[in-house]
Amino acid sequence: MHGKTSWYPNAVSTPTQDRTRRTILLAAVRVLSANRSASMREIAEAAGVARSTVHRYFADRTALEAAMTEFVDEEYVRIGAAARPEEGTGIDALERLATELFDHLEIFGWWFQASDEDDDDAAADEDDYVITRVVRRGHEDGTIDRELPASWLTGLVWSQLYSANTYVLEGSFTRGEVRKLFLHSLRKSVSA
Amino acid sequence: MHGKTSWYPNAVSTPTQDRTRRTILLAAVRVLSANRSASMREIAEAAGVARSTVHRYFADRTALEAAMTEFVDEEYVRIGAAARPEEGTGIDALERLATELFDHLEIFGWWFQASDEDDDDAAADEDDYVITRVVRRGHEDGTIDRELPASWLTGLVWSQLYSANTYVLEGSFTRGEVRKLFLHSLRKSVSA
DNA sequence: CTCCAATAGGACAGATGTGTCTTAATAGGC
DNA sequence: GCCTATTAAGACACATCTGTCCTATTGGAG
Repeated sequence: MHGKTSWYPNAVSTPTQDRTRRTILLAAVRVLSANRSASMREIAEAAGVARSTVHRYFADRTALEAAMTEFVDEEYVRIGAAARPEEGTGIDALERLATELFDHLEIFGWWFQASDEDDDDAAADEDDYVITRVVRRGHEDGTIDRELPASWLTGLVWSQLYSANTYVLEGSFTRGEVRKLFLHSLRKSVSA
Repeated sequence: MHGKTSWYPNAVSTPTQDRTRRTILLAAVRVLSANRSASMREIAEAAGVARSTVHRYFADRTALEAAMTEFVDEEYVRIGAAARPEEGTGIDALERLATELFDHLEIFGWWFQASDEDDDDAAADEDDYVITRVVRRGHEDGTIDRELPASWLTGLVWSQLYSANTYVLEGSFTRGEVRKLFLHSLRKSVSA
């Protein structure tokens, strides 16, 4: 009832706490990406931590899931920025961004499972500005199909990422081969 | 313990039983498509039926989910056949098929939730022959991009269907508008 | 080495879901 | 209109998950 992680108002978290917290979050992303309704016990085991420890860092399941969403959101923005979205033509930037997202897909499995009714903060129906901005730029410089709205293309990129992810997991092709297929398909569907 | 639905070996199901069974299956598809871990009570309520009745038709949750998968499989084959997949060029047939699937998306929401480890019968990693056959024909007649394997394109079609579905639910565009966007994007990404 | 922060491990009560069963009511076919 | 098939309603035991709490143990920083 006191706050989020620590027991004093505005307390500073120790390096040990940070490390444990991050370990739990990563395990939670891993486990819940595969099975939306995995139990807290399973998450704790995956993190190599006692169940009571998980509950000490995250009061209840809702808090854990909110923290996960926040965590993945931050990673997303970070990865998006690393793709230099303002550089080159719109479609080139989008391809660079898509490549970067593809190479970090483990992180985003959680979004594919999250049902959009979880977040207490109103980030649920939030627009995807990372992709949207690049697409708009492509619309303006004429490298991205103007008949396809930015919001539609956002969904298209994510759905093809999802498809690529499951295709990798299926195992018939290497990650590199799938990336090539993915980028090939994506470029064709979005280019003007 | 006696069989699937009836209490005597090879017993014939009455019209009443058929109707009730179908009602439950449809409700289950509807409810579980939205929430993979909905309770049996919720399913029964959605079907307008007592929980005990559900359990009489489907011994346990596993049996119900297996029956759902079988049901959706059959619908899929039926819808696929209705699209006349052997008519015209490969890409035209694929577009016709995609249109037909788009117009019956409520049925397939269950597949988007099913985790692939459910089916006792080995239909889990089964190939999608309905789409695959059309794609192969398109590969041969040169109307579908030969650089993209049939199995990849199968996943691509389904992921774009999923995307289109959520886009419709989002509500910014009408079903007809989304269908147009969907077909436009799909044709571009798969055509040679 | 010492001391305090952090964890493991487990007990506990409450809630919820599941599958089985029984009984009374209802509906449909003949 | 009767008789049987089918259902509704709910009790029941069992299992699982959850959140809280407590105690002994570990580990790390100074």
